[in-house]
Amino acid sequence: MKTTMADLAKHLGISEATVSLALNDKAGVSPRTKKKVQDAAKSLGYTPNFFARGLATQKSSTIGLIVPEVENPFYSKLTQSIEELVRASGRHLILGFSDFSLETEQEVMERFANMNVDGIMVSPVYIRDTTSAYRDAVRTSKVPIIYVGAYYYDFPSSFVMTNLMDGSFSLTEHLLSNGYRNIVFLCGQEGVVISKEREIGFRSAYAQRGLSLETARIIRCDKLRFEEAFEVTKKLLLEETKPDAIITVNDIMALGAMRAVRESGLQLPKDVAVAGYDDVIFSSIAEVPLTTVRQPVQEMAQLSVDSLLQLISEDEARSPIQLKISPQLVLRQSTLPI
Amino acid sequence: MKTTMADLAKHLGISEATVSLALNDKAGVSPRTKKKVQDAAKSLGYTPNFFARGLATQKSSTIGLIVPEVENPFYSKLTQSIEELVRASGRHLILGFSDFSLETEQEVMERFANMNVDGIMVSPVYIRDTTSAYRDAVRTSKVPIIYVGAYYYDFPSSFVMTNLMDGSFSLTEHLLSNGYRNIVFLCGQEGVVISKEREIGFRSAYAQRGLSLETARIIRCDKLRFEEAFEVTKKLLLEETKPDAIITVNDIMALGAMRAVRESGLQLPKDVAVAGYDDVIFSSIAEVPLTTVRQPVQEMAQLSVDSLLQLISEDEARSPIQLKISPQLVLRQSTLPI
DNA sequence: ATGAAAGCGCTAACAG
DNA sequence: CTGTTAGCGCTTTCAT
Repeated sequence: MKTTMADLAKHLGISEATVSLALNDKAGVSPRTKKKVQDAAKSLGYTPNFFARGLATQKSSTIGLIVPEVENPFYSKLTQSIEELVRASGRHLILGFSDFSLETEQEVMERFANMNVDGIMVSPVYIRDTTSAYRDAVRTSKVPIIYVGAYYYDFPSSFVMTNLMDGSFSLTEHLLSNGYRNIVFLCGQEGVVISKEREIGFRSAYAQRGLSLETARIIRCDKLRFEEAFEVTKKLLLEETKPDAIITVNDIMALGAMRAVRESGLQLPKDVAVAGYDDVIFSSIAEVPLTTVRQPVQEMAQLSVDSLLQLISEDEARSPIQLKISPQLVLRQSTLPI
Repeated sequence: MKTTMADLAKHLGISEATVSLALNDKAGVSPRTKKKVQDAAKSLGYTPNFFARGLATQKSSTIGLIVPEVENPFYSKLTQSIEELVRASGRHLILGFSDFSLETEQEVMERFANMNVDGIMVSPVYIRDTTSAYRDAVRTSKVPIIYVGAYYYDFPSSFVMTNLMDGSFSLTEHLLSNGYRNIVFLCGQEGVVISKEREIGFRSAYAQRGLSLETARIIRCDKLRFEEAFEVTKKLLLEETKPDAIITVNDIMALGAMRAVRESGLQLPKDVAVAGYDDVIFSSIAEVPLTTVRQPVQEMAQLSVDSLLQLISEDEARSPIQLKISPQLVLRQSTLPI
């Protein structure tokens, strides 16, 4: 069996309470006994029992992060950055995957809540409307929640994200000003958080130039992943009126579209341009470096962790923290002037 | 305060023990009370307290996974795959990062052990020798540990990995047979697990052809990451006897080398070829698709989870499970015949 | 400065 | 089938 505090106390002939105080470096113990206890702990290989401590203190010094998945480098970089910041704050990060399911997201949230995490960060799933069960869970949650990268429209919450509308607008405007006209926008289902704002940006860029936008030029995907973008683009390129440019909702999809362009024997960007969103590291090393909109992940991580810690330290309910930071257009070879 | 079992018991006028049995769907409760309890639980919004349960049962239905980081897509894909399998086995995955530090790896292992995880999977850090403290921790661990992707040489353990030597051998042989002679191998520090075997493969390919190998052609890197490979390659290409091919220990480094080649104004693979190891998804969409050695991550995940579950179910100590699976050479444009 | 004792929420014998 | 009781290992008043 593992060494417990009781073992230590017995071994040293002192009380368990004193051992606890000594080990946690609290006041009320003489330096001598403190040292004695700590030495004994080391030599007997004592390590605190996570459950016992959690049960007694009702807290875990842990922050929960929920992301849809971690294969998309945007999420892995976000995860990585957040982990470092959380660790630096003296807490542990515990990671959960929602797997793009709102229900799973809620399950994980509840699991985290039962672990008495200090706070929860969630990067939302690509869904249009939350369920009332979900909203109830969030509303009645005792632990602070902050959304990162996007948020849900149908209830108020704290969030940190880039201004997706702006990013999308400037990207679209960039293409239009470069002479592209027949642009296809590969986005998510209507109302999906990260799609909707970007779609507005897309539309306004057209509107501002007084150009009309064929509605068919907005194609909705379910999974916002490499494969689906690849498939959709392949089909697209077989149509009679091929697009001259393709914009996607994230870089991974852009890379998928790019692959499809190549496999269709077309030149990029001569025959068709491609642009993405996120600026994940692989975008710069793609066969044709990708024009995209940078989400400053590091900064988003920093702001969201800071905000969450703030929400945690303020005991009382307060108005939500809502931060939108400016994205940055990154021009590369995948969208040269026509 | 959150609803507890005591609340439920009081509310229903029955004992806490019965509530526990009912909620856990155990035998010894009448269907009627069981239903009653479960309904009450739902309506009062009861959720079990993770700590209390963990403390009482001494188990957590959790598996711990430790990876160095998650930005390298090899690790993120591994993490993703393992998570799905673990979830399918009815347990939770808890993830920890070693951040390439053996000490951190050990800390996380101990944290997991204190959480009474059912088992631990670890993808080792790039280090030559483990410390005796580390080995002690592993040896005395009550919870089964399995290494994934590599293992440590200096003590016996269970592991699942690809045959790195074979992979490296066939990759090198491929280059030699294509006419490349001045090959540089970017590997890790001497004795580092994932480097050593690959170095042996590299050397034997030369040996088999009776070619001698200038020792200078093996360059040791500390961080096996994009940036370092980039820097090292840049310098390399300024030397008088430029290499005609560069092999790296993983794909991320290969992509870094590739970028350096491009920025040096050289043609790839005409002036210098590049090959990697892992076959992460981005290797196929790189500016020049990368020749590499595929590690079947899915299969490794499956085998390692299966093996771990097996170690868990067998109460008694048994001889370690050690699986080496065959890697597969993937030829792409980054290493065309000279 | 130290110890005694209660309790965190749940499970697991053991009685009844 | 249900209730009683005793912990799991730690923290935390409150005495001493």
